[in-house]
Amino acid sequence: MYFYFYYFNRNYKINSYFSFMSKDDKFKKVISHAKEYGFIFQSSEIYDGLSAVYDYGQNGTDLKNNLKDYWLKAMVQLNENIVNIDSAILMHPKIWKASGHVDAFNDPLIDNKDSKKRYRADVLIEDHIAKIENKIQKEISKASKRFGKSFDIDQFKSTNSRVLGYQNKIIEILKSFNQAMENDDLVGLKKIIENLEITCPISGSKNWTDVKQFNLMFGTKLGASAENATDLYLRPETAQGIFVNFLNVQKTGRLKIPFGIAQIGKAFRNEIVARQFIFRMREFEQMEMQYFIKPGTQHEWYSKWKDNRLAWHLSLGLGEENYRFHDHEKLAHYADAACDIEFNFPFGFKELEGIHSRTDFDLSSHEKYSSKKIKYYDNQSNESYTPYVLETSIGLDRMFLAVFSKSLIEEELADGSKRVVLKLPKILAPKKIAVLPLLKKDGLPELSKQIIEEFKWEYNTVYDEKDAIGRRYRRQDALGTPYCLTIDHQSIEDGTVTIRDRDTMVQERMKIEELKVKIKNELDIKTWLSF
RNA sequence: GCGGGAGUAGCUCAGUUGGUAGAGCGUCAGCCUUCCAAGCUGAAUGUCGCCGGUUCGAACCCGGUCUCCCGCUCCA
Repeated sequence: MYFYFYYFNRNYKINSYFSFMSKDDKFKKVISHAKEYGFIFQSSEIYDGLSAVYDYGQNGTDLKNNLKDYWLKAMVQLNENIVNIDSAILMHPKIWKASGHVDAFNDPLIDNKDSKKRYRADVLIEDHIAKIENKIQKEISKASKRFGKSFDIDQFKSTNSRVLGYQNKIIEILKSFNQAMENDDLVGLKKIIENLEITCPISGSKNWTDVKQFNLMFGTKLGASAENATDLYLRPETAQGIFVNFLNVQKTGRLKIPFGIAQIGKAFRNEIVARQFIFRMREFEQMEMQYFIKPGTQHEWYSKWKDNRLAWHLSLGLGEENYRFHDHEKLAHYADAACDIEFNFPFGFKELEGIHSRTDFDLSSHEKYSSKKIKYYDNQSNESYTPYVLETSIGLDRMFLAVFSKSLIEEELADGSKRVVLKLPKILAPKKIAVLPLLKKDGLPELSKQIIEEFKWEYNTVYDEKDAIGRRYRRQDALGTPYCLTIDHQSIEDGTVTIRDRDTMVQERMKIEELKVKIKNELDIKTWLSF
């Protein structure tokens, strides 16, 4: 026995291959490993696939569910003032007007054929108007200098013919511009751009394509008969399902501010360009939490949730250096502060989670559009107000990609052999324990199956008796299974088995009962989530 | 959407000037084996992404199309 230990626990010198690889190579390995080991498949693959849509396979689904569970435990189970809901994907169409998505997710786009650059047609025109306004300001400041006093535009209109001309020009443009925008008149927008002789800032050319309307929301129909069907959208975010249920949840849950409503669910966006594997998909899953707070306290909560969410990420142990905050300079229509937690993906630092201070924009807007009072009565201060909202919103698929890509490691062992191992955080691994009879005879398979009975009620457990033991270890390495239990003749004699650790490859012989304690300790949620 | 690259077995890829498809790994069955891939024997798996054209004959040439990767663009 002592001989075994010496042999098993010899030190392997390990080099990680992937650190020397180019980003593209690494990313390709991630994609093919995800497919080869049943984590992610392209949707509808036998029909040539569907662009930017992916299916989760047998192991991917386990991993994804474990991620959800890890988030839910941290968010809901451990916070008595945060509850979980599951709202429908189909929602009343007015919701998307109230949320601002009908306006914000509908862009008229135009391409310059020479520079190959794409612009928002409305922005091009607005920029042009801004230029004319600049000219007016210049005239005014010139005059101000000359006369040593300040003027405003109204004083100029009547006296300065150039300013008057500019003013009239702006009014003229705005008239046709607003008309075109209201009527979704794409031809009209193109005409305005042509008439104004707007040039591409890059190429300087006026060689434009037609204006095309891009709607990022997926349309669908409610109602089986074509004539009576109502146009609906598949939700582009899950947050609105929380806002429209604010009062329902608050009242039936007897919740007092501050409190949160969490939700995991699918959302849909018709991305113009959807790429980078599961990073940007047309159908994706969000894990969101809207925290309802008293107006004026948003900055305090904003920084608290920033800290809390980063701590959650760090608890997985993927390395602090792989995360960073990115503060938004340009804020969305609803926000008064916003940042992203960015992760070091194989293709660089990109957004993983957003933390937004949404003010009372959504609840107020729904109050307006629905004509229902959406207020919270605060018994302590005896006042009624619209709560402010602090949002944390994480892309589940991005989280999956972050964990999966960072865990995939190819290392060289001391004997020169290579090992591909998925060093997933153990608590997230799709399968926790593999039970492997050293030989498939002498009663070892039978004993192995008995041991599976001991564990399968609590952990995902797999059995494998095919091929040499070393190869079976490598198979489990590729799936990220943290523990391999090897059953040998000594197991029959004294009830001990060897447990082999995925990350260190170190083996240890112990009794089943000791094993249970060890595994339970290492997968103890309290240890993982205490931060 | 534009530009570049690519698509052949589960994965990585080879396939000469057009002549009916191969390798390695993996998978499966069996043998051998008392603990870290690459021992032995055997087997399965492809409309060469899809559609059309040229040709006696197309994985290969031509056109279209779908999908993926990269850059630009977009990204509440």
